[in-house]
Amino acid sequence: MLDWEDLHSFLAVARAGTLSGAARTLGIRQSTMGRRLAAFEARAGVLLLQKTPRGYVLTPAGEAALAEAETMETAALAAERAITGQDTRLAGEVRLTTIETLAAEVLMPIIAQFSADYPGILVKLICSQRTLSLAAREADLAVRMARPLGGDLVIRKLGDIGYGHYASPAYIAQHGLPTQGGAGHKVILMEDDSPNFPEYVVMAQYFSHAEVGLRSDSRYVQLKACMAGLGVACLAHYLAAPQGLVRLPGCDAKREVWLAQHRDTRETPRFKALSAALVNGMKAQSALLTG
Amino acid sequence: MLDWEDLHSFLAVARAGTLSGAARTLGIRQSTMGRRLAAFEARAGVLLLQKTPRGYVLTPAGEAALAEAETMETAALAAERAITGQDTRLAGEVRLTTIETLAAEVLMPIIAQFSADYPGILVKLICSQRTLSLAAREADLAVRMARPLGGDLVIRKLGDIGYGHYASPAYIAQHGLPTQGGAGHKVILMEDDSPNFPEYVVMAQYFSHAEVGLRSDSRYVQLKACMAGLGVACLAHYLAAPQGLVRLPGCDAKREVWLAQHRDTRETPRFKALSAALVNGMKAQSALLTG
DNA sequence: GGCCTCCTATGCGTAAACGCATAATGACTG
DNA sequence: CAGTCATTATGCGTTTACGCATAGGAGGCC
Repeated sequence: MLDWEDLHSFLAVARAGTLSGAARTLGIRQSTMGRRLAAFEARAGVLLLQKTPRGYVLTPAGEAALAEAETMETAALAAERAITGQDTRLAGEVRLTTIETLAAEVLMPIIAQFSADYPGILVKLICSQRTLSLAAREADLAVRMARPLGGDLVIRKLGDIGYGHYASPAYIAQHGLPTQGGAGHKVILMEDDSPNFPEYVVMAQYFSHAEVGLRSDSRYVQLKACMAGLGVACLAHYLAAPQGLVRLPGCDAKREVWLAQHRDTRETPRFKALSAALVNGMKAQSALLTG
Repeated sequence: MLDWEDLHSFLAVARAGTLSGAARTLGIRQSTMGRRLAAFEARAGVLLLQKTPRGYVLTPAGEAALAEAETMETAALAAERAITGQDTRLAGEVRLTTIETLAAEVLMPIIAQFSADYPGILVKLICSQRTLSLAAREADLAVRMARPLGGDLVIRKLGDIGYGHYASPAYIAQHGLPTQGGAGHKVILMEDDSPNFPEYVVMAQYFSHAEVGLRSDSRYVQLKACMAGLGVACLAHYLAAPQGLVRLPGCDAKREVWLAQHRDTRETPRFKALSAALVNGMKAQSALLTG
């Protein structure tokens, strides 16, 4: 019988294409990954992954094995969820993922109170650009800025986030209030125009003739830039309002905030506890959030 | 992500019910198995297997995990077969399973020639009372005394084995030739009457009034007992005839001999080679085998 | 009750596997 | 073409996990 963990390593390399990348996903070193793969192929007697200038590529034998390894992975993840779902302790770790500003400005006070109420539960707050997978157990709970779609998720709406066009008092004093078209104004945008977040769609329409003052994917950079007078930014009310920025006309965009978790872990007490705290905490702040 | 090999260990313990038994199936020590299970449960945070006086029993959490672990096992075995099926070398190991006497008397000369023809291939001849599973890769090829049933097997008929009632010349001189009913005679049987092999069904009918001289599950013990004059044995012609035993009336039972292998490995060259050698070798001996 | 067998737990020494550091290689960029 | 960044390969020291041996139960059987 083959070593199952070797199959796991093989899958990781087949996916990543490099030993280093595969090692990262499994939390081991590249040297270890290389040795495991070598040992696995030696025992299998067949070359499963061909080394090319571009990395490792599956051989026909590898293709055959890959499909089965993926089936194993699906089952392994299901097992992990099943085990977690049966963990009845009000203790342990809960991994919550969301975007940075929401985490820092809105969720932090909720989590602070929660941690005091449940000293046995350690909250890990993961801020990721990428949407982490609940099915793959990259996180236990996710606060998302849109209604989550798909499979085996349990979702609850947490509220609405209102957005507005903001600028600093100094900027307004210099440029005046913008009007439709935004001629003569500067806007602060994301690095790419591609992400069609509703608030940016609105902004692009209103400021169709404005210049670009700064581009950054970081909302905090956008906020500070706006405060520094670099231009008009499209910001969530919860982020802009406390900073004394001036709200401008032309935007009443809203986005829904949803809480998601995997169906398999919906009964897990420590997840339920945090989930409830988030629902209540968000409800209490709804005035700030909608603006 | 959990260690897949830990899931493997968990599955083995859940199946075997004991650490020792599980360790045997995985080819490791009991102490290692105990430590792995402890580490796995510590990481999982839940008790998966409850220790009882009768061994380890699944907790509800364990039940949930077991189903997924079994899915993993199925995939792991399929992967192993897929890999083996892609092994194009005419070298390596071939594990052939069958019953002891057939292996020793009939297959041995065939395999001896085969090993000379293919020095790179090592044949492992596994004689097991139990029918080993080809799907679980307990063996690569199986020579079976009945038409194999089920799933993903590729089968070929190798021939027929004839059986007869045999006794030693000395025994005949003392007891005379038996007649229908077998009154006044002694028979040599298997330890249990349960296995309803066709040749024993015939014998039980013919010798309905005979006494039992000896019981043994070993065909060689039966043969030697018969030669020693302990009674009439039901033996394959290939086993009894070369020993100068006297064939008695009342039995012309036959059993079919089949070669089986798993569909996934049917193209593997070294298996094909041995398979062909067995087919030819058995054909050449068909006169001896049918009697 | 004593004996036997099979189990689990644990201490100890070793060998295998790992992480780290470094060197070598190759691809992309300005 | 140099410089940077990523990769893989390899040597070394250490930790970890393992096998072995043994002790301590827990049935089963005469």
